[in-house]
Amino acid sequence: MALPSTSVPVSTFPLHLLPASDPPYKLLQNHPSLSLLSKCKSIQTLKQVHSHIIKTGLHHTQFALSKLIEFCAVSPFGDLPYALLLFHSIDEPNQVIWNTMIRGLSLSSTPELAMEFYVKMIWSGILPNSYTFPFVLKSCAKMDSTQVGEQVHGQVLKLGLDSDAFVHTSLINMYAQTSQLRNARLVFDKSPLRDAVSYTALITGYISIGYMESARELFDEIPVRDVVSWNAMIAGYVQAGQYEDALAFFKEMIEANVVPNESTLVTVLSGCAQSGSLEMGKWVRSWIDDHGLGFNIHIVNALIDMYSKCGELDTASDLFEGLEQRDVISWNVMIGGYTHMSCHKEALGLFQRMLQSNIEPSDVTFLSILPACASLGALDLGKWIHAYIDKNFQYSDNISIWTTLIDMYSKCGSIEAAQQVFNSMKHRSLASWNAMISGLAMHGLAEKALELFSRMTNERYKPDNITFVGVLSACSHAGLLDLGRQYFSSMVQDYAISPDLQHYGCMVNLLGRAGLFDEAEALIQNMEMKPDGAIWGSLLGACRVHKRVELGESVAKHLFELEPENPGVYVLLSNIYAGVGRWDDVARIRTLLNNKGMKKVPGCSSIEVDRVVHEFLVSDKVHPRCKEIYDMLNEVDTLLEKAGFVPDTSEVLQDMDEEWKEGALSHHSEKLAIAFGLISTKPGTTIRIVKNLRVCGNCHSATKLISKIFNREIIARDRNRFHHFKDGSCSCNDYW
DNA sequence: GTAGGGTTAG
Repeated sequence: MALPSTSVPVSTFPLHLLPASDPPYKLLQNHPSLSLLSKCKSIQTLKQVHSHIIKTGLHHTQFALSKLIEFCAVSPFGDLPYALLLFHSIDEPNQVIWNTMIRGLSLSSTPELAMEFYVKMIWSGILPNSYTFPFVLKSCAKMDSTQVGEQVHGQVLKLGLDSDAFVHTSLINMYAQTSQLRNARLVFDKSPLRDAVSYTALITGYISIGYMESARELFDEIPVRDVVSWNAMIAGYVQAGQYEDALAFFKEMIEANVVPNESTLVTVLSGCAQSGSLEMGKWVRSWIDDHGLGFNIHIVNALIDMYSKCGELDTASDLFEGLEQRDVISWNVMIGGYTHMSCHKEALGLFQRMLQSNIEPSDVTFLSILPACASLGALDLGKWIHAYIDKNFQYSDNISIWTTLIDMYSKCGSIEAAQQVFNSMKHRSLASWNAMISGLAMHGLAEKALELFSRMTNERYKPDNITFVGVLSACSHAGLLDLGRQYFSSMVQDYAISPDLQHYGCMVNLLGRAGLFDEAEALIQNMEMKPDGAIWGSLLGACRVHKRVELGESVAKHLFELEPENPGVYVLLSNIYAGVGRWDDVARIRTLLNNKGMKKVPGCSSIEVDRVVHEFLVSDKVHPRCKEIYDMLNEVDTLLEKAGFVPDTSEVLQDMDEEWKEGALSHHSEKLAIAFGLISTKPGTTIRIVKNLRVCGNCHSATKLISKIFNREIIARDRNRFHHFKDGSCSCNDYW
């Protein structure tokens, strides 16, 4: 923005002729250069105004300087270093300037500096006043320093400023925010100052420690409740997960004729989102539209979040696309909405659009987008994001970001990178350890996972139920039956964690695979809860391995009851029949499936090349490079045959679709993805693929050979775990 | 004679 320099009637204000003490206030207040300040939207414009102020001589006045500093230190378009520069250029800053500087610093990420200025102010002979203490107390709260806070409280009393309403509330708030609720209450009780603001400060203290009932009692005492008091209560109920109370309070508020504001609506909508109350959300929306607030970006963001969390992605997307100006939060809620509903490709697409729109992603963006990368196996994009975070968030102490990176790398097949991130972390949360242990487990690196577990307990971290899912699944992926048994009983006895379905699932899997069916069934019978499909499914899988047809049939019965719509059960049972050559039964099941109109979930494999995720279905012919892919597939089959590979047809039912006749075995989705990988990546580089189902035995054997023939490491993620194919063998040692 | 306290979304 260029300044309208000529239109400013500088000559009428010959201020530079005036002495150091400020000219009459009225004259300054209406000065055109200063009124320009309020219109500033960037630091560049501010600097222009500053030079203007120097030209007019206004910079000799403390008033103008205080206004400049205020803009730099407090406004969202400000620049704190510039404010400090200005401040240090002043010989004897007055009280207002000191207060403004302290105010700016109290808002910054370095509240310690505000305290430093407060001390310097007193040293320079200027007394703090009732404007100083709210900022100073806010800084104490931010630093979470109880000692400094109490000292400042002493100074407030010495100066007799505790009777000022603003200072009083700031004291309550300081104590409430530093977990000294008893002191907050004491300050409140001792004073006759009881307006809605001081009540609300105390109420939020109670809310922060989860005392909703005490908060409610205080709320009922407030002589005149204002909108903020209502908002605080509604937010408290939402935070406490008492969504019904929150929504009831909102209705009560409207009945009490208190007009909701932006905060109210954002909070209420967040409550609807978290509790999945679509109907209430719609009602709130109609209220918003009726009151003309449908264009407020913060409210629309909250609406988008509400709709996507309640499963109405289309409505959410319509609202999102209808926005003229989208902020980070808008983008983040929409990306998060897609991730929430497992629409990972849409989430990725939106993230790319966000970057193209030059919107700077935030930590929340990464927490939504990295799980999408993980789910799709989009390693290159994940790596790019990691580099971006390293560059822009170098000093970020956000542990959850690093934890999410560990998870992303593990699930994208790069367990080494996951370990690097884990090792580089200075501070770790329980979740970081859990992510690393589960990562090692899904890669079949049981020994390392168990090692990490003991390291974790040595470092005094307390394992939780999720840790043990990782530990037990490590045992189950490696077939470590005895160790699995030991950890299972240690979990119950040493850590007092009662096993849930996932823990039992691992144990049933271990026992079943070892052929200990009696023990597995006994375990299931002794469970406190009803076994779910995963437990029976795991047992059914074991029946296939051990060719236990009759047991398989009875297990399948449980599954038919539990998951009548799951075609996978039929497929597995038919594979059991096929395994013992009972082809009549195989055919019977196929007819059964057809009659029920059920189709097996199509196998789908994906591979990321140059940050684009390519998906393949069985016998897929839609890829633009389809011909090259099938040429490569033919070459692969020829070479496999030459190497003496004999296809195992015992799992043909996996190709129940029409294509099964054309020998679709060699056109399984994972083979298409591998063929595409072979033609589209450099020789010798690793090929990574992701499959939605378990890899079949035939493809497993074929891939082992492919890794040798083409000299490629192939890392495949299936529904359960990772397989690292290299030099003709697989990391799972054919146990999966 | 500038300014200041309590509520808000991912």
